[in-house]
Amino acid sequence: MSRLKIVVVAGPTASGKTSLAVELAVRLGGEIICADSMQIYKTMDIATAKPTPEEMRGIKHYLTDFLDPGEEFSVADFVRLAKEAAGEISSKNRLPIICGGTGLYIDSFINNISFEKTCTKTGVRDELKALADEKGGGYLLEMLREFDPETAGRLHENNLARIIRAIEIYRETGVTMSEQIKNSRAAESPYDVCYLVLDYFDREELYKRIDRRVDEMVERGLISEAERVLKSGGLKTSRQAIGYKELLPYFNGEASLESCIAQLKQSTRRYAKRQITWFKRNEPAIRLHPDALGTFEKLADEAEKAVREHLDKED
RNA sequence: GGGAGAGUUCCCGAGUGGCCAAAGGGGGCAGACUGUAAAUCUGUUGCGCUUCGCUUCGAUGGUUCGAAUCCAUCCUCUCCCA
Repeated sequence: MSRLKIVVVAGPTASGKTSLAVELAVRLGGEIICADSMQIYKTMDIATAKPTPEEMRGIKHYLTDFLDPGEEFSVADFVRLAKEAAGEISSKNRLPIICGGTGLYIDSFINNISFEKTCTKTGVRDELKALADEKGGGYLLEMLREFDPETAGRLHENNLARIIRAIEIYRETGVTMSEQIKNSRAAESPYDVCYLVLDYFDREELYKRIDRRVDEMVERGLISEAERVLKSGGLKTSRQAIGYKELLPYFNGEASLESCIAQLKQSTRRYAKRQITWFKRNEPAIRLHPDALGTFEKLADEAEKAVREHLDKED
């Protein structure tokens, strides 16, 4: 059985993924699946740099702007929904193009990671958190080591979130995290992926783009959007978005707007750095260097060429 | 003009004779990542031939076995009185 050909456009924030993905969709007859943990949320438009109707140029986008900020969302949801979307797109004989910066989502999807046997949202989490506050992360880590030494061995005692999750999985399902990881990879991936990564040679150049983009966000009304979103309350996964929490000191009268905006730029740069690290590990990826290529046309040509070669190749 | 104080590594900032290449934080760099992932966490950050050597704490000179720390002069900055 031949695998479904899909394209991934990944890269750090502000690298130009959106416009490249749209251009490829236009040239190759594709539709776009957003792999972005924050663009999924409604009303969070400016801060997440969600593609505007103009930017979409009539290309259909999936998994963006559909969820209330009060809703939880997870990788598992993403993989399930992205699978559906990819199926729908290919049933129309169009090319699915995954575009986004959430590496975990992208990789889980293209590797067809199965999350079915695991759980979420249990009371165990709060209980373990309380225990950690009392006895420290090292204590929890030792607890974990008793039934899953493999996972305990690769976690640091300070990484409470991960330790708690590992214990939670076992408590709730009787399957250890290391077993679960093996199980999750059991199914073959049905995708034949052309993985494009936008990779700036010049880090400074990317950081400048980030600074510029944050300034543009402010001009477009980031502050009032932030006020609105924060006021709506009940944020879950969405509360982690960069762009609102950094402005809180300003709203609380504890810091100047300028300093908050500077902090926002900082957070965004650090985020970009983490994304760069993530995408580095995808060795089969084709790296495109926007700063070396010079113009968007050249970048798009290069990307199109890579994708066409991939599409022509027999699977 | 008189008085008080401050200058420390990329930045902030601790250090008041040896345990100081110098706490801590920030930033940078590198890394990890399986249901919070725009999150969470780790390592590293003067130079070198790296179990040792060299250069650094505004500048110069001095005291001392030994100075970021003490003294003198100078430079810069802040504050108070004029």
